[in-house]
Amino acid sequence: MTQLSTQPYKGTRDFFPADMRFREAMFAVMHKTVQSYGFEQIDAPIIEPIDIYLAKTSEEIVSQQIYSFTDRGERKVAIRPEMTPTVARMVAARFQETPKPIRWYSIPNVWRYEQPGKGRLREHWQLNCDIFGAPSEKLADLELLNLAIDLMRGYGASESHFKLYLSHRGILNGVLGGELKLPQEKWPAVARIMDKRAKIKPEAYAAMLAAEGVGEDKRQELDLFLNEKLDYIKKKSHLEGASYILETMQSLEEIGLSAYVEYDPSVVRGFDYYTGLVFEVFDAHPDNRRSLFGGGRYNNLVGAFGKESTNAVGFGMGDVTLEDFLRTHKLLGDVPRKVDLYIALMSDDFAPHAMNLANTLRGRGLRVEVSLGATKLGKQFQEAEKKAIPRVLILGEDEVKSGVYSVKTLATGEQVKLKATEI
RNA sequence: GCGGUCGUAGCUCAGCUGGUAGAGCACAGGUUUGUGGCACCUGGUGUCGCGGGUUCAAUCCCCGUCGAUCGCCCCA
Repeated sequence: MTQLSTQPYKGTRDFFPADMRFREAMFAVMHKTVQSYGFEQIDAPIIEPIDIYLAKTSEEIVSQQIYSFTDRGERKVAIRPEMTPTVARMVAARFQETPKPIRWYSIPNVWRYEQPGKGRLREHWQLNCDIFGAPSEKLADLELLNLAIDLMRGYGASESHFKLYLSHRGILNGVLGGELKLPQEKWPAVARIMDKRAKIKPEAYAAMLAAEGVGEDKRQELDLFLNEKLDYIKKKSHLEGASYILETMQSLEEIGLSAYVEYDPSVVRGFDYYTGLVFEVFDAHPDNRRSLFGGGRYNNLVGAFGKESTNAVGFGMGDVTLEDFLRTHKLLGDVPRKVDLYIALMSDDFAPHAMNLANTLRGRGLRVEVSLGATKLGKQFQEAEKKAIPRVLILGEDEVKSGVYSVKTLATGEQVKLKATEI
């Protein structure tokens, strides 16, 4: 039999204690921030019937990037590539009995079969925050944008670290379909080219557009749309979403968030189910201008589950890109172990006494590690040192008899005698 | 999916134009028996990613494959 590999499956990660501490520290900010807005946590199975992705997730994801199989009962199932359809399913299931608006979040692991690269793995964890059934869609959008920015601030990031770019699906659709009079089947290709505009040469840009039926005059209109940004939609107030963006930008300024936000006409996002607001948060670092996470409004998804239709808006924030961001900007580094006291044993015979003492201290909230073998004292000190445990209690004959313990603080070398209640 | 780079002890790597391998760190033990961080001593493993080929001989050359990484495509 050949040696089994210790490597995790391609594009996935093992989480050793140090990795786990980092991940939990990231998640802790998520839980804290999101709960401070009244969001409630949910979870769901990692496997879903594949149908729930067929209708609304993008064609690309379903046909090429989904892990799917047929189970023993001939059911076609998929490992979730994203959480949104699941959340929509759960909302639809309990819609009537749940007080509106619904604010739910989750931190699921999601899977995509794709080429692993920087910031992209096959399995990652993704904070999902969604609001359903708000009386005012605009207010729900505002709160979600506020939350997205607050999350970043929760990690200590400021406007110099990231920027949130927002747009509205209706504007792009209106420009492509109305102003440029392009047939709808050309929209995705043109949107892709727009996305590349900054990276490619102007001639190449023009040539690619021409290939999609966007000639000289139409290209100039498109450039106006992309370059003039807010001024453009001020002129074209008839476009769906134009006044929405202007008003939202105004509100964001009143909330004091305008430093973090910009209107960017080229924000599109890949999912087919978006119907209104779309946004993406980018790393502001010059050599790392990558999308960190994003979201948008998807009003038609819940209705696909047959119950009542409801408005919905949400975003997903992945742990891989977030970790890159936090480490690049040194906003969150390695997280130390958190044990308060190490009890060293002079003899294994004192172990019951040690465990008893440890239980008492744990009852007071201390984290205590008891030595699991009376090796040389020096060894036990080294163990505590390596595990970054700040204090060591020495348990020998004298201590057991007197109930007064020698406790040494490793950082200072200071050693004092304490009763159990004083530790 | 395409191209570049890489894959040697637990980790980071060295190995000069092919002659079956080393360093640092880490780890374990010790420098005599109730005290760590320093220093010194001692110790071990590597099918040199995997499979095949060329060669008297391959870690080093060739092909394939798996994985990592960077760029592109795609995507978010």
